[in-house]
Amino acid sequence: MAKGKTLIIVESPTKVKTLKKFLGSSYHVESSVGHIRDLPSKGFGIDLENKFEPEYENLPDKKDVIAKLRKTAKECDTVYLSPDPDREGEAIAWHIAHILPKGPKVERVTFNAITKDAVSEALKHPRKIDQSLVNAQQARRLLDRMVGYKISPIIWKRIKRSSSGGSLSAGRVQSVALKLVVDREKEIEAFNPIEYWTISTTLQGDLKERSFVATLHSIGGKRIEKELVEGKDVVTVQSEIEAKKLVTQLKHSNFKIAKVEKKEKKRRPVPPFITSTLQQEASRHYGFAASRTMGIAQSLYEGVDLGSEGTEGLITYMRTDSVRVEMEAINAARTLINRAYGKEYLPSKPNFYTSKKSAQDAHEAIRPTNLTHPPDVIKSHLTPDQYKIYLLIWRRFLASQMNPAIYDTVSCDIETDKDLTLRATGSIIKFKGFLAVYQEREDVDDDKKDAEKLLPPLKEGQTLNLLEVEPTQSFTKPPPRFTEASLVKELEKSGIGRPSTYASIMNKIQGRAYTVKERLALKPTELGKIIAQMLETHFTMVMDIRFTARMEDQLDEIAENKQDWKEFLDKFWTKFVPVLEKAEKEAVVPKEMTDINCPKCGNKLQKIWSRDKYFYGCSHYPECKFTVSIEALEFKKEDYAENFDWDQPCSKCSSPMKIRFGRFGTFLGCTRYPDCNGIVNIPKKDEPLPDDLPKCPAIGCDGDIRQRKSRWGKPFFSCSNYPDCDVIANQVDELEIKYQNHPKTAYVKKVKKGAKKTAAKKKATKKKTTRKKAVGKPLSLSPELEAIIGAKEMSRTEVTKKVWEYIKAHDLQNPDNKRQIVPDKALAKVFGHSDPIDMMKLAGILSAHLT
DNA sequence: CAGTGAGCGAGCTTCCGCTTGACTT
Repeated sequence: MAKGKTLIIVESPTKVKTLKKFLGSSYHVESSVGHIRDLPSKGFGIDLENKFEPEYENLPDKKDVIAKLRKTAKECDTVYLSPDPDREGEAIAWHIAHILPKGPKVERVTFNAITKDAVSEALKHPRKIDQSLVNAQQARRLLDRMVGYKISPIIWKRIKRSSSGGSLSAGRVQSVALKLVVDREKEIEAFNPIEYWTISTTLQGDLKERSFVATLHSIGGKRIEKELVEGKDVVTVQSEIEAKKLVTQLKHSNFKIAKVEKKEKKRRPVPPFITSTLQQEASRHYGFAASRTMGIAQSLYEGVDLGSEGTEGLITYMRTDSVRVEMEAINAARTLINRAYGKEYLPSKPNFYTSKKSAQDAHEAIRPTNLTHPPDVIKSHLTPDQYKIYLLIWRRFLASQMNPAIYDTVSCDIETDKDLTLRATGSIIKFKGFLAVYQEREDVDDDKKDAEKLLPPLKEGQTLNLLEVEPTQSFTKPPPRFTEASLVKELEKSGIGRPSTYASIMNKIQGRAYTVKERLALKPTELGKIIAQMLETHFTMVMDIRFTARMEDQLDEIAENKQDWKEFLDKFWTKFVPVLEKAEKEAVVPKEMTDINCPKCGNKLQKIWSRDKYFYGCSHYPECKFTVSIEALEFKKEDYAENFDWDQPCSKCSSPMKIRFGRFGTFLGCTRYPDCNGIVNIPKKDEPLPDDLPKCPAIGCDGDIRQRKSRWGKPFFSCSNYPDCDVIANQVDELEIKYQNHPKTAYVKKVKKGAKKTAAKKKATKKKTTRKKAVGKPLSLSPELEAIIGAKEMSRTEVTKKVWEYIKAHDLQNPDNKRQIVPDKALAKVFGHSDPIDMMKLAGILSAHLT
């Protein structure tokens, strides 16, 4: 019996809203919110005995979504499956078809634009699900499972868990990303800087003319390079002696212009944003991490409240690999360019760009959806972050439809009578074109300071006077570390990862503590290096940067039904099994032999990796069990402050103190520990200060500002006289502002209190009160939580402590791991959360849990 | 945004790609 209704299922809830606007009441529109079925998260999920049969299960999070889809489908006589028109979308359609009830006719309909015309046209051409394309997705999915779930346990077994960060893992994408970072670090470590000299002159033609700068370019017709290049006939200037000789020669030379070359150069506009380029530019302009950019873009896509005009999605979909733009949008851009900038900025025909060959093209480029909302007009409705990202997207899109910029460039060769040639180059912008709207940020590169220079009028044959010669010493530089942005770029170039995953890959390698971010640069940790090394040795094939590209070629064949997907998996698995078996037996973290003698037995010590750091152990283990930590072995009193009293007794109980090495540096601890916990930090001798950190601004304090790290790993800046001085801030520049013209700093207050011992006592009580104040108003707790904690209002720190105690007392978490406070995935799971949560969050959940 | 130390050690973890949620300071 006909119900007269049709159900359209798309991936994204945002699309549902748009579709409902122009589809009549005979249509139901629902979304799957991404995938709904997958391999189980626990266990392997592939039946190796049975031709790689996958064991799919409904995703637990999607229970409600699935129920709703089934219910709505029952009310309809036709269901159109409209996930995105790509490999993953086809698979999602196939999985949805699997969970739908029997009855309605099920067909696939795809559109890559959500406009009335595009959708109604698409609805006229329903088709069957393309099983070959689905199989290509399954092949990809299962291969990733094989790689990830077989290699990860080998790492657990051999490297154990690091005490900070989550558990360890490996995978086709994350491990190659890690390898890139590690390889780059090796290059940097192995780099030998080479000295080279550049000699620049200031020349002048007529006395009335402006002077200009020309650089020594070649000697005896041979070009000067920084260092010798194999196969190239070049010369070098690598010492001060050579440079000075050339300077002397130049001082006694005559200069004549040999050649003047004028050219007009065009610079074409850049294509509109795709996910990777948006992440790169947001990083270069604002230093945003990939995940931050994506979060902001998502909020712009989902819609912003524009006041009287209601809520509107401001940009197109932000996870895309295509630079394609709808014709309507191009026309709107052209109209706006013509009106706002004038016709000289408007090309006679629209600019079209081509996407990468590997692009799946399910969505168009990232652009503003509506050009009647210029950034400045709607600025008051946007957060500062939203404004920044929207502005970038807006300008980039407009620029992409504008005319090229035009430069006039001049290159002038100057000859001397000494067989030396100089060159002066100049360039000036003649027409700004798209640069009037958008300028792509270059990566910082000192060699490229070919700034805009205007040369005076120069004629061939003209003689010149030398005003100045200046030799400059430089050194070749190692390649820069990857940033999130440049790493994404590199991965994308190799076809590794997808727009929807770039940000999470960046978070993964950092969350697992394989890499750390220094400002924007990604630096591998020791753990990261060790894992990369182990994977490279035993899983060379998977770690090859070309592995994914080869896989994609095969997947294309499967999608075109030229290859069977299970045969593909079988071929891979057959190669993979012996590699796995070998690795399982042989994979070890190599022990490095050293030249240090064992103080116990005289044999050599080895550097051994354990848990999350190295230590030294005797190479004749187990006969000799001597071990010593790196810090203890390399410990020298000279490294610490000269006037430090090493023999001081414990200030609490007068017992002797012992040198200890902790997470926050070296300190003296009472020998009666744990009965007495007296502690004195040992200050380092002229600790290398990163970037010249200032002196402590507190009046009457002679300390230095040091960078430290909180328990949460967050860096902050504080005084080296802590705890005698309380100067502290998140940023260096805040310090001056916070403590300048602030005569009564904590330090001054405390010193005024008089005798040191009483000051110390008061400090203890005072510290608690100031800490409470420091976190703002105390938290109000729910009655349930109040019952646990025994107070209605309490500081954040105290709540954390109490909640933690409660959790331990009620066995909600194994109390073994004292340090693993936050963020803790396992702990989160106790409360049904999949992501790490901090203790504050936990307090909230705990209270909700009890109601 | 503020602390450290010791080491018989259970059982847990994980992949890549699609999508958006709920927690708060």
